[in-house]
Amino acid sequence: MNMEDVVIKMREFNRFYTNIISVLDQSVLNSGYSLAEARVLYEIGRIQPCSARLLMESINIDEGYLSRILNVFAKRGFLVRIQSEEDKRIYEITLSEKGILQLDNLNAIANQSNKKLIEKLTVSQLADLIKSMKTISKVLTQHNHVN
Amino acid sequence: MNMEDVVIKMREFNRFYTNIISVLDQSVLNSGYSLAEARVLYEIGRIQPCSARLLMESINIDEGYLSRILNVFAKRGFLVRIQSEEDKRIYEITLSEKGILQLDNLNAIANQSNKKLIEKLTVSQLADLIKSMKTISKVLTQHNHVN
DNA sequence: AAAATATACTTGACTTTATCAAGTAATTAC
DNA sequence: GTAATTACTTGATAAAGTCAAGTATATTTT
Repeated sequence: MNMEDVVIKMREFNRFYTNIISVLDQSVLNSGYSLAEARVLYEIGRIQPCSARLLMESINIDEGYLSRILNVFAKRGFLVRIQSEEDKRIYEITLSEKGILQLDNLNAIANQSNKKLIEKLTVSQLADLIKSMKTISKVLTQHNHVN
Repeated sequence: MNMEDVVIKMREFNRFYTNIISVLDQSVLNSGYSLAEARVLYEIGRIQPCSARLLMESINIDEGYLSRILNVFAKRGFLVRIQSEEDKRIYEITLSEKGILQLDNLNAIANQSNKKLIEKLTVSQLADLIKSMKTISKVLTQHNHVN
């Protein structure tokens, strides 16, 4: 199989998986968060305690846009921003109890919608799926720096 | 491996592959089309001759939004819309020479950026990649109707 | 065949999402 | 101590997407 064929099949998969992802995204969107907000909330939870700067390094998001999202979250009481002692330009961000709850909620929704896509699969299909996902990640990570 | 673990690994892959897709999308966006426009152009080429209605059935897009995109394409001379004889509400859409050229161009760009992600892979890695993509498509198509 | 309903497409008004660049305050480099 | 850099904010605006009303044609109902 030559490169052309591989590319064609890859693009076909990309279209397919874009649809999968958009189905999954839908359930998040229905829960009242924009995708950007969901990603930010998720990342805060992951790299907490963090700063706007750190978030920007792990998410591809505009500085100003992020700033506004963080403001919304702060106003809704999802996070606490404490001005750093060492560097007063930086605000240390942590999730509040309420924020953790929201994140848990969002994760539950995402888990649920993922689960729905695979709940009817057999054990061996699940194994194939995970194995394939791992293979793709491994192969595409090798020479690129996507993460 | 239980369902919880599978879901976690699946979400991990989703995040990874979302990044891959956004890298690929970037090259399309840089070529001056919005993703919606690119999808529409691609779909017209695929199901040509078509109508707005047919496009809406294969793309998930707002009716008004699509109408405007088609107007832009018509103004730029990418497509020809001929009012159907049998049903004057319908406009039969086909790509013009210029439209075909634009689509070819867009495809070349997409092919190129896909190729870039896999050009350093060995033959066996390419085989693994394609096989994995096929497996995922097959497994996730089975019980769902994403396409 | 007239009236009501449905379909294909368009348009205007609007919301949401995202970007850009200028501005403020603090820190670091020279 | 001045200049340059960094972290974050804000205002203005652009781009993307949605909603519903409007026009024209077609179909169904009576």
